[in-house]
Amino acid sequence: MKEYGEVSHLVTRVARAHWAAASSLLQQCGLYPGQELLLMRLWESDHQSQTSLAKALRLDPSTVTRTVQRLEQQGLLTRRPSPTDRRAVVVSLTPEGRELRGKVEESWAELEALTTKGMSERQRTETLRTLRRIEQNLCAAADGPGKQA
Amino acid sequence: MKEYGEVSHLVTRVARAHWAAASSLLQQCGLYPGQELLLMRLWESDHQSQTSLAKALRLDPSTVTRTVQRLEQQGLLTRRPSPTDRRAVVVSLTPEGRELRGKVEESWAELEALTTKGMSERQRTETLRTLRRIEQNLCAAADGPGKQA
DNA sequence: CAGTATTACTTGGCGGGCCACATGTCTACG
DNA sequence: CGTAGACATGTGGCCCGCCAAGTAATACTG
Repeated sequence: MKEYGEVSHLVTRVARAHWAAASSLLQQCGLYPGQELLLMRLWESDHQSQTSLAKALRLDPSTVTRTVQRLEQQGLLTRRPSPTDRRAVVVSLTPEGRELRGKVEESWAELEALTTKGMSERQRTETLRTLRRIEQNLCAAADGPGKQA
Repeated sequence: MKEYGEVSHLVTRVARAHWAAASSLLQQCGLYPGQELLLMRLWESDHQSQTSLAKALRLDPSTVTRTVQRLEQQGLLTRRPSPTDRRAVVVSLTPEGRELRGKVEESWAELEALTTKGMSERQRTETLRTLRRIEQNLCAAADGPGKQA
């Protein structure tokens, strides 16, 4: 074998290429990759705390704080103190944020089409299985290094 | 279908998980993900210009500049003006940089093992094919939007 | 040989992510 | 009731990557 870590190398390259593609497509929505994921969570269920967003997206809370701040500056969402928990912040969509949904979903559809271009339905399913497998492998090591049954 | 862009979502998550895993493993070498790729190029062939590194790694030249600066500060490589082209800089490994190779290869082997854990040789090959396919799809769109045959 | 591209590299700016640390709030327990 | 420990956020610091703009040097052309 001429190379070490072939899969890892590819994962790295695919990640960057995918990011670049997302970046380019999302530009039309005025977003950067990552921001749309947060918005998607809100479209799925509005009025969430940053913590729940962080958990859903598996992101560091500080990352959510900053992304939310930026989206707020763009007028896509609002941050209000939670009435029941004065530590927490409730993140809610603004009309603008809600309106962006269509555009973003279009961009993501394009991104998906681009990513899976030329794949048969069977190949696509196989791809999903493969990626899930890798994700599980990596998360298993990160989350429970030997723990839980 | 309950989700849009399933493959894209997975690519994103896999990318972050893989980055995190690499980060953790590379910590033993005192490196951050990305830096090891540059060193690998040098181990493969020392004394390169930043431009050739950037091309090989498909990175923005400015990214290479900064990564090289950091690796230089760590004493892993040196930057000397090229004798033949006064614009260019020749990046060369220091003994420390060369010595690090073993450790990094170990870490990458671990990373690869982690990523492909539990896969049969056949599955691994299939995974490589899938990832290459995605990479090509994405790069084709980025590089030549309709150009070259 | 002068003049205009081209190329190599820097720096500044912007984002995504992460970690560590500080702050204000619950919550649970004695 | 009071206090220790868990929790939700915010900040500063770092790194990776990108883009845009700027500088210096080389290559190409008339």
